[in-house]
Amino acid sequence: MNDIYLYNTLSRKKEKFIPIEEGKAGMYCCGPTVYNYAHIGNLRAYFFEDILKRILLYNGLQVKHVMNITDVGHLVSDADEGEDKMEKGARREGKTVWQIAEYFADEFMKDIKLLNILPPTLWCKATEHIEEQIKLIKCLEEKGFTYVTSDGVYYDTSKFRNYGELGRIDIEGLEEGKRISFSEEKRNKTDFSLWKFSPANRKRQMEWDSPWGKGFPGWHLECSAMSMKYLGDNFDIHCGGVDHIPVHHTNEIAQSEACTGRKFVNYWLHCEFLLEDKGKMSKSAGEFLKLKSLLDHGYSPLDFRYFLMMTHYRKKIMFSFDALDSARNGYRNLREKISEIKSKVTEKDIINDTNIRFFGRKFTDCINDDLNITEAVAVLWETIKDTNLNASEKLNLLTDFDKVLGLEFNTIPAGEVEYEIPDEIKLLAEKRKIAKSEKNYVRADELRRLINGKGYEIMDTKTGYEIKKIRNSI
RNA sequence: GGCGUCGUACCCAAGUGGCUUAAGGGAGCAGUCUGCAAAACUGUUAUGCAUCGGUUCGAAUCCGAUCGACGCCUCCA
Repeated sequence: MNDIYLYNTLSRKKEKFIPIEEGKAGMYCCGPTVYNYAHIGNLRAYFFEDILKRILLYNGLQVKHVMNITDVGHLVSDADEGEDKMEKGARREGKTVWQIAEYFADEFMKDIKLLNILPPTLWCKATEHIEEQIKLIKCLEEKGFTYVTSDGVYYDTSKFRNYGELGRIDIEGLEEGKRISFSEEKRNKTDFSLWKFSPANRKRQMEWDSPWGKGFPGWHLECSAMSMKYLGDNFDIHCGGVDHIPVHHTNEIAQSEACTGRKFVNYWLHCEFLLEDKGKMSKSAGEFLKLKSLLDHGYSPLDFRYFLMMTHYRKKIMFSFDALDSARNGYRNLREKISEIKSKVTEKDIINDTNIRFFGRKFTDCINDDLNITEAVAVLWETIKDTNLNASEKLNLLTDFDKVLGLEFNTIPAGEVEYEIPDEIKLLAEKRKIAKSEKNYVRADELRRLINGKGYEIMDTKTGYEIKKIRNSI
């Protein structure tokens, strides 16, 4: 097996990936909070995770990929009066929180399917793991990491050695922060809730009994509880967006390791943001771009997928429609080249293993170097343009590369599809051919315009002409 | 205020000490072909990697300063 190097946020270095169990990889990805649609920035993270997973698979590892659905209990703000996002979303849509959760989880799954993101091995919902979460709090309570305030059960971060190691958090610096609201009852700036009590004056739609009182789990708990349940106390990879580093993942580590006394996760991988000209894309600002918004503008999901491949996952991407246009053009050109290659494949082609191995090696070297997908795409283009490889060798390689890229090369038809051209268009083309042979170019050009107007393109060749549907997508 | 990231051609972007006097894509331009186009093919667009210093036999790559952009410190991918 080839070595895979991954950038570990814990060490801030690229490290060789050594799985806990040989030949296998356990991977947990923080999934969506299903109170609204995913925006295209959210989707970038799932795309990144997909590439990571595909690379592990490509290298022959058996991957167990777990993704959670957060369908409960994140407060809108840190302040006590905050209403949680789920309940807020439900009120906005005039539905129950359960309906909201189901609807948006479903929409999310549709989005990732459109983006050709492989589904996780296992989905898990926060509301279906309340028992596991309570058990984890009990464990922390027994070990003396918790305290109870008027609004919930809290985690005492001062008790945990190395708190904030992942984010290299300067807790002193935080004290000087201006924008942080500080609950009087919290013992430390960084303490966070494990269990929140339901407000006395209002019944929540989602609440459960617990040894400490009726309420709902804190926002970091579910990921600790569920990841350990399905992947074990110590597992290989945990990923998410960079925003999770300082709080969410930091707290997950604190909770999990305090309870088990073991190292929680070996490799932490984080994906950078997608930005707009206004700055970071966010839902709270109101309007935001969804995958559907892009489709409404006439882009295909894979245009967007290709767009995401133009930048390394640890770099910010500036989204603009100009940039998306350039990606779409690139992806269309790519498909046309592949279509052409497919039409050139013959049974007489001899497959030369040395040729194949050279490009295959190059490709693997890129992807295994911390997911250098951008350079891998360059290798893809080199392969397409290479003059020594024959069509079969190229197709062989491209099909292989697509296991990682996920650009659906398999759906691309070989060359022109004759029968898709309507008789009407064929007739016009024949008329034009006659006009041309009579050197009646005015008439010929007129007919060409007519054909164009009907959505087809005519191209002269040495022997005659070719008709092609004007591309929206091949 | 604290922490951190980044600045490579018209645009996106790889490369992080010699293999590169800088991949790949988009866009443009020129040529071949064509009645003219389109497509295709070929060539072309950074002696330079924000700026200024320094280290080194050698730097886009290391160090320092300056300027600029952005992110985090608050739920967030």
